[in-house]
Amino acid sequence: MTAKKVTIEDVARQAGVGIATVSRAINNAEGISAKTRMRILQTIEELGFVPNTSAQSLKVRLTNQIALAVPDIRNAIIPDISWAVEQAAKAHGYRVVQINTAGNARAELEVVRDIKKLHVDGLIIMPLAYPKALPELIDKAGVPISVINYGKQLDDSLQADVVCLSILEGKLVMDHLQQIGRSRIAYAGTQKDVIEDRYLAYERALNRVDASLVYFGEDFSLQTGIRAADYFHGLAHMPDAVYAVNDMVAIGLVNRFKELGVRVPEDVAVVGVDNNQWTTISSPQISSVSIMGSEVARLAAELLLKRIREQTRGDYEKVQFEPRLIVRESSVSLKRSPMHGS
Amino acid sequence: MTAKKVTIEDVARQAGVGIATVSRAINNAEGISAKTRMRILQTIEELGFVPNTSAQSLKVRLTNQIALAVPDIRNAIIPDISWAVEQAAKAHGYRVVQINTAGNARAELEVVRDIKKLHVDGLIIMPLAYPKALPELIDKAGVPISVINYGKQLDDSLQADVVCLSILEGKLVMDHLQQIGRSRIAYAGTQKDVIEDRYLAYERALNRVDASLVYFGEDFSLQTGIRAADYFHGLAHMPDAVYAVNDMVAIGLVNRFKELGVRVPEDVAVVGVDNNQWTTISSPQISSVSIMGSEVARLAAELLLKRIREQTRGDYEKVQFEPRLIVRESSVSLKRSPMHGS
DNA sequence: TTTCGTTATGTAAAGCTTTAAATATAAGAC
DNA sequence: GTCTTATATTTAAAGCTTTACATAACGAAA
Repeated sequence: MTAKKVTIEDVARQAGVGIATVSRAINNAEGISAKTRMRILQTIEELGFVPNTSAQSLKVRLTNQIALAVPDIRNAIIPDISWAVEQAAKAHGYRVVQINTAGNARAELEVVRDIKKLHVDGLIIMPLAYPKALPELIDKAGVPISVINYGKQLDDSLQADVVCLSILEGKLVMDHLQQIGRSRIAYAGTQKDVIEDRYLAYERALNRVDASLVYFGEDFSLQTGIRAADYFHGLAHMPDAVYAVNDMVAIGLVNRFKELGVRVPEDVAVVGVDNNQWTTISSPQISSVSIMGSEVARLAAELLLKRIREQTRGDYEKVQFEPRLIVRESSVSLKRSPMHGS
Repeated sequence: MTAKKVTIEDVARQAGVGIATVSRAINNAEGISAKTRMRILQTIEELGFVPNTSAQSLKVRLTNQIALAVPDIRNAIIPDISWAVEQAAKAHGYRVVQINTAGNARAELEVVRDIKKLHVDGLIIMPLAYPKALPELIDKAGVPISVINYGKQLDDSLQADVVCLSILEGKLVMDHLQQIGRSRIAYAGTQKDVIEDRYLAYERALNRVDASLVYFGEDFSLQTGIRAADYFHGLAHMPDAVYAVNDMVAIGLVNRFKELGVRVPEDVAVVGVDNNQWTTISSPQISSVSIMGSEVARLAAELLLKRIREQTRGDYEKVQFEPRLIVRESSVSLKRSPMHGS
């Protein structure tokens, strides 16, 4: 009933050939006649033989698998990333196994340190915590690594190909909000150092940051957006725009504002980042910055697969994509006549 | 700079001991003095030795990893499942690698057939397509398997532990809709056989199915909901309630209805299934059935880990949880005074 | 000092495959 | 029928670890 552990030797004996011949049959190698191959495949079928992968990759160093380590699978942009990587890998005959680091420093280190245990030929990692020791571990990981960089200025010496999920999204948002005449612009995000660049762009765009207009929540979730809305609503002098660290937070904000009777975009404009599918479902629809998740992920995968194929090291690529702002209902200009007036 | 492939033998030579001793040091085995262990660990550090997992698991059959195969990672319930499995696994010192089958029959077969290549001790699979050959492959997979069953009546003879993502959710929805006085109840889903049970419950609850009130889309996405809303809106005689195969579709429906000027729940009640996080964000908030994804996933993981630990086969568990209907704004009774009247 | 019982360490086999090198077989030329 | 050459097949080594078994070291008891 079960594969009781039938080895290549059993197959060879049964089929009356040598083990090398069986191996050739398995691997579609040449130097074997069509009819013996047939016979062997038949025997394999009968005996229910399945080659032991551990033994195989003990000799052949490749596994035809790559790993993808993502921060928090509950963040709505991850699916796009993972999907794109999967497609690219499949096109090269590769399988993808996904690991969840939960944006946790320890987990990020662990996946790189233990990458060999995963039985993969390479790793695409999208770090969030960026623990100090990461570059060093990447350096001695032993397999090629691609980094999908999410809002952090990285040291150029990193021994990995790096593709950035756009580095300029913050500037785009701030420029836009100022252009449509908003002057009290708030920021809603997680701790300032988690997606550092997005917050730094906020600081840079302003002469002086009003600390009361900055809200740091615990994560990237709807909840954070909801709490931020409560917080801003409680202020003596409300902001007239909010730059949200991502769409999840933006959606939480907008929905809570609605409940509180704050009109979006008339009273407050809201802009998110990531341009996930929910931005168009929310009402009002939410302006956002497309960070080209799919393209970035695909490129990261291609670069990795290329390194695996060519077994090269050094001379690492550092790529970044041009982000695109997509203006929707949640951030209309103040000068236009508002559509949603009561 | 790189791990050039330093083996246990190099370490042994360098430390002036036998390879068995090094092995003992690595695995915290007993029968080694504290000081030699220290010395060896030091040498390992110096040389940057990392044990070859292929060679290891060629001897020891276990890898301390399990695989989780999920249908479409873009479906909003998957994250909960995956999260719960991860937690359970971690508690037992196991790592989880996730595979995306995209609900594709071929991929579902492949992951079971090739499970050995994944270098894992067991598999949790959540099939959608349920291809015919699946039970047979599960039977001879060679590692224990847990099935998370999503809306399909399964053959009891399946050689795997099965935990059902509630089997009665459809009945709950239909009972509820009829109870609040809806008589023209529509169904919006994917093809009837994909999440078979949910549709069958619809049929069972009605004397006669009006074919014009059934909409089958392509997937479980928002898009399907949007198209369904367009379809129903175009009917000469609109339904007064829609039972959506899941929350994604329900949310798509509600939002499109709003755009079309159809009032929810006054004109049409909408109920989804899965109870994902977006149901409470949508406005109106959406009634849904909690299918206990986390609990189900955790149990599936526990059962799998138990089998791995005890190396048992046969006598498989078939468990199902009690679903819970959660009534929100989208399906208020017709008799109550509507809150949202214009 | 000898002997015994423990504990620490080393040796060698086993685990299963791939592959280089050696050998056998078949086909073709003369 | 013999020789050459190309093709098919087999043998044996290598890949790296764990572990059963054998051996060595050590301290304690006699």
